[in-house]
Amino acid sequence: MTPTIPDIVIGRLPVYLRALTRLSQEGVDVTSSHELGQRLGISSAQIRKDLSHFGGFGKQGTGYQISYLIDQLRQVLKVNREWDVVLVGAGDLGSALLHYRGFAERGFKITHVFDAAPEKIGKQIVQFSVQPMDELQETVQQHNIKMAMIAVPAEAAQRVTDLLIASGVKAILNYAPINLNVPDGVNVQYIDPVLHMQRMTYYIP
Amino acid sequence: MTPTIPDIVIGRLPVYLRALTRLSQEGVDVTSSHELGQRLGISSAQIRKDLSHFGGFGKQGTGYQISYLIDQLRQVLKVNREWDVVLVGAGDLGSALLHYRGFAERGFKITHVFDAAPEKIGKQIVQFSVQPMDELQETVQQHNIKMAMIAVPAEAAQRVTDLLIASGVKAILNYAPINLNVPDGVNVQYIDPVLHMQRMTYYIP
DNA sequence: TAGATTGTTAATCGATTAACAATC
DNA sequence: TAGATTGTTAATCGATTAACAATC
Repeated sequence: MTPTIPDIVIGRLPVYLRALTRLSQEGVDVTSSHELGQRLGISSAQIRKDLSHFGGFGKQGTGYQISYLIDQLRQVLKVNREWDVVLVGAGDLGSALLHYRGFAERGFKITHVFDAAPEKIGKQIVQFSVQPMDELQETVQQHNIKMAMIAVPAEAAQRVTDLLIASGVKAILNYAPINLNVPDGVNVQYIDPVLHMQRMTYYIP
Repeated sequence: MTPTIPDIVIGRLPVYLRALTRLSQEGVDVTSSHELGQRLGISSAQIRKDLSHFGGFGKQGTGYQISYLIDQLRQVLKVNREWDVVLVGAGDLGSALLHYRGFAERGFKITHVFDAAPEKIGKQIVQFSVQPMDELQETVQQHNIKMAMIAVPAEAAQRVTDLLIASGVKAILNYAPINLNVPDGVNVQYIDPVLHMQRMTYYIP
C-alpha cells in the first residue's frame, strides 16, 4: 500500500499546478523549486519535499521541465480527464456558477442542475434546464456522477448532502455557509467568501 | 504588547462565529466546547485553546453563553461594524459578486466598482455605476477604504493589486487564479473553486 | 454536595526547514 | 570540470491533543 500522503500536501498540488500552467503560458520551459517557491511565497524545500512524495520529477543541476511536471501533477490529482458535476440550487448563486466558464475550462463540467422550488423547475439557465429534486438520485446514479456543488440555503444543505451521498457522490463543493456532516470516504470543501473577509479584518489596524 | 496569536487560530474564529450564529438562530442559548466541536468536526480542546487566547469566555460546569461569545468574537475580529469594500472587475464574476447579498448581510458593503474596459464605464449593475480605473486611487483614499475584491483576469491582477495597495488598501479578496505579491501589512485571501475541486478528485477512487 | 466543563500545562504529534550528498 | 539543483535525512519548529486542577 502507498503510504498516506498528508492532505495538506495534496492541497498544495493544485496551487503548484496553477502556477506551472501560468509559467508555461508565459513561455517558460524549465523552472526550479527556488523560482517556483519565490512566486508562491513558500520555501523551495517545501516544494521539493511535497513533490518527492510522488517520485523524482526533477533533474539535479537543472530543475523541473514544466510540461512534464504539469502532466505528472495532473495525473496524480486525476485531473487529466473531464469530471461531470451536478449542481444543486438554481438561485442567484447557482445561476452565477452556471455562467462561470472557469469550471469547464479546467475540466469540471456541470451536467445537471436541480432545485426544490416548483416555480424553478424547467427554467432554462444558459444551456441547462432546472430539474426537480426527485430526479436527482436517478440522474446521479445513471451517469455515475461523483462530484457535486451545493448552492442552497444553509437550512437545506445537510438534507441535500445526505441525498447526494445516498446517490453515490464522493466530493462536494459547498457554498452554503454551514458545516456539513459526511461519512468517511466523502470529501467536502467549503467556499464562504465572508469567512475570508472576517479573517482579514482582524489584521486591519 | 499582546503576544502574537497564530494566524491559523484567527482563521478558525469566523468558523466558530458562523456556527454560533446558527445555534443562536436555532434558539440555543448556551453551548459547550464539546457540542461545538462535534458540530464542526474538531476537538473540544482545540476550541477551548483557541478561545483562551482572547480571555475566559466560558464558565466551568456550564459552558459558553452563545450571545456573549458571539459579541466577543465579533469584537476580536472587528466585525462588529460595517466595512466598506471596493470591487475591481465588472465582468461575469464581478457582476455575480454585486448581486450576492451575503456580503452586505454580514457587514461587508461594496461601495464602488471599477473596470478597465471603456465600454463598461458608466454601466449600471444593481445600484452601482461602473467607474474607470483612474478614479480608483482618489475614491479609495477619499473614503478611507481598507478592503477590496479582485475579479479581473489573471494577467491584470498584480497590476490592480499594486494600485490598490498604493491607494491604502490593506486586505484583498482575490478571485483571480494567480498568486499575488504584496508587502508586509497587506493581507490577501484567495478564492479559486477549481483548486478545491482538484483537491477532491485525488481522493475519488 | 456532585456533576460538568472550563482554562491551562505538559506531552505528543506532525509539518516545515536546514543541510548536504548525489548527480546532472 | 565547476556550478547548480535535486531528493532526502535529521533538526527544528509549531500545532494539536490529553489530562487535570480549578470552579461554577
